[in-house]
Amino acid sequence: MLTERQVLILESIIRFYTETGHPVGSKTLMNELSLPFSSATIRNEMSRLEELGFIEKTHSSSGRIPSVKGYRFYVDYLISPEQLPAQEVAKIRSAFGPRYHELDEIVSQSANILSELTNYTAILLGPKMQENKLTGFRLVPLSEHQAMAILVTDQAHVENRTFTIPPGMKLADLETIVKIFNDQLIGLPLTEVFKKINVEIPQILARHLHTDSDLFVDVFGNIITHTIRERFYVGGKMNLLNFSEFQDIEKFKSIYSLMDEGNNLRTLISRKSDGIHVKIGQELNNDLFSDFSLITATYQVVGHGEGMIALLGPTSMPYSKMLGLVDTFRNELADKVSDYYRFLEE
Amino acid sequence: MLTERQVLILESIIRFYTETGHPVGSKTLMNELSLPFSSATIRNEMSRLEELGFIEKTHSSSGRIPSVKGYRFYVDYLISPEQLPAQEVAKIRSAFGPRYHELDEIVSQSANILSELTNYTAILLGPKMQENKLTGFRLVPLSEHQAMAILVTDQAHVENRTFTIPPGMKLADLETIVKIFNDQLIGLPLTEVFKKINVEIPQILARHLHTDSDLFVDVFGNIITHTIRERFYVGGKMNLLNFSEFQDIEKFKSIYSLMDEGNNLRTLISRKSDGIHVKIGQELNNDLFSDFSLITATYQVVGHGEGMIALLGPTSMPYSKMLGLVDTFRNELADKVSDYYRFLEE
DNA sequence: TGTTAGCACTCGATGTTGTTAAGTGCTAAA
DNA sequence: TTTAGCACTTAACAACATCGAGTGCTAACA
Repeated sequence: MLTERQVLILESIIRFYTETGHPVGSKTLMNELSLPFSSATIRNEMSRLEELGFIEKTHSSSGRIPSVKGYRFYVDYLISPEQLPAQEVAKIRSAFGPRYHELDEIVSQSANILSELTNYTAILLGPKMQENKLTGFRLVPLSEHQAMAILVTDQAHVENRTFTIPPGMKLADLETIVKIFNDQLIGLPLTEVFKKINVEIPQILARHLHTDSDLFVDVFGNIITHTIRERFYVGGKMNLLNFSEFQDIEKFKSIYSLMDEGNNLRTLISRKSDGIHVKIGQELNNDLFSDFSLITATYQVVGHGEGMIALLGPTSMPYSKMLGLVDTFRNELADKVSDYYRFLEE
Repeated sequence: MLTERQVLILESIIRFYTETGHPVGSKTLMNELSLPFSSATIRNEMSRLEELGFIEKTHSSSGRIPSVKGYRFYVDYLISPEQLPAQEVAKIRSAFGPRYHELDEIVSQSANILSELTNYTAILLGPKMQENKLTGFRLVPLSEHQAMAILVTDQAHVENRTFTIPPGMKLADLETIVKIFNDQLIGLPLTEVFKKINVEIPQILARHLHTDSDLFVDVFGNIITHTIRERFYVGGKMNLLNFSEFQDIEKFKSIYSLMDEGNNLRTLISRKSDGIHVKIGQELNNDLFSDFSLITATYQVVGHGEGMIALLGPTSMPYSKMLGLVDTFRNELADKVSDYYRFLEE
């Protein structure tokens, strides 16, 4: 195990490196942080810390930087989330609007707020939809040739799609279709709805209708797919340029397009257990992100499932501060989402 | 006026510079492009061309590059749009989907197609909405506390917004409100609707309703604003990194956020006359874009107004080819949009 | 036995210098 | 009017020296 002095030195190295970004050597450590040992002693200890894998050199005569193992130890045993100053908390609260009409607005704005607060990249996920239950389909005729299909779930999620009505289809037909959809599907979880819509529904429709009804299966199937698919909201993509080693423009582009497409983000963020987790560098299992760390946290909305927050920054981030911030933020966000639902149920 | 030989030399300089990106000198010009004059003669002519402002040096002993005036002359008098190979045209056609349900889908996908085709950044604008006439508001109750407001225009544009119904408001009230909106507003151009909604409507509502109706004025006002606002679709933002002098990361960020916000793009693109226009470097009147050129073109959709295409690339782009491409593209896009409307009116 | 001073060594960063290639303008001859 | 020739300029590049911050190791010290 590490001696107390070794821990102190490791901590100092991480502190210094996080602040300056430069590898740090024995003399600097002694002078700048006025550790009460000689540089030679520190050198010996550093040598030991390197053997143990907590720090490493960038080249044979350079100062040391923390290794993943070093950060890991630091995060797991040496720090605790820093309390956010009241003033910062107020800033978060006032960044949210007073009132939202859709859940997605809250989540997507959260991504922006969090990224601005940290200057890193924020990735947000709303409470998951898969288990929402269908409360109804609506089909609203808009003009002679247009109609809107609307899906509503028991979690107040609304999804809609405008489409063109095939010539020859009558209003009565539309009503029949909606009735069939609703009779068969209301109350089922969306995953079930999705299955049924692709298997049973087409058969039932064929029995009751003479016109071609593929279009409707398509449209409604489409809405369901859209609803079920996890939507990642990414804020501060451009912040990547601040902390990524921006020399490598190609790497930046790869990361950017990963963020932009959104669905591939699952590879990065696994929806596992509760609480706050930190993944450092290679722990992310993705070469692109070997210089990044990711803080992930869930937020609980009682009665409405849980969502996810993630913060992507450089491995050399101020973990203590960021952990505190994410923790506070998830509570604020949970409150905001609760408010939203409460207002709906009032 | 320029002599024929001077024109030939200017043209050669532009060709060479566009291909290689390097300033070009007299000897290179003579060798590489085998002009039938000696380097000394070319030197003299270049000197003259520089005096006249068509070309310039990057430093005292460097080769020459075309100036804005040089490009201007080249674009205006020396080239004509290049015919796009049939194979490329086919590529454009197949890049579009077979069938669209919303106009915005066509336009936004166009932005992607065009940017991929050129490796530049494409900016698209759909036919303008301001003169669309309102054909109806709908208010669809979704659950006890939610409703959707829908706007439909005579150009088949649909815009919608979900909102929460204030507690205590009854279904009958909603119906009254929608009736008033429709009685007052149907058939008016959206700009008119916008004005009335902010002035007369609140008064009328107050006369007929006891509950607070600000929310509805808000919601519908909001939808109108959204509909009227020009939406710029930008494709290939990341391509900026290919041709912008990517040394300057801050500049890139500025441009990116300009593109991202969208509404500021009006400063760059003026919706003026028909046809295809080229703006080169400083002609864009924006320091950020001094190394860029912008090709703008309108596309006509008979009976449904006109839209806009713009292509942003480096000043040293192959104008002839790009002009041809933009010209072809705008025809294809116009066709696609016409198809969309035709299907609706069938 | 743990701590420290001293020293030779390493390596990236930075600066200096020289060389080369591609260009220019100018002059004088064809 | 055109061209050959020449002196001059500049960016780009490579080779080289210098410097600063670091290391490991050894020997002396408390």
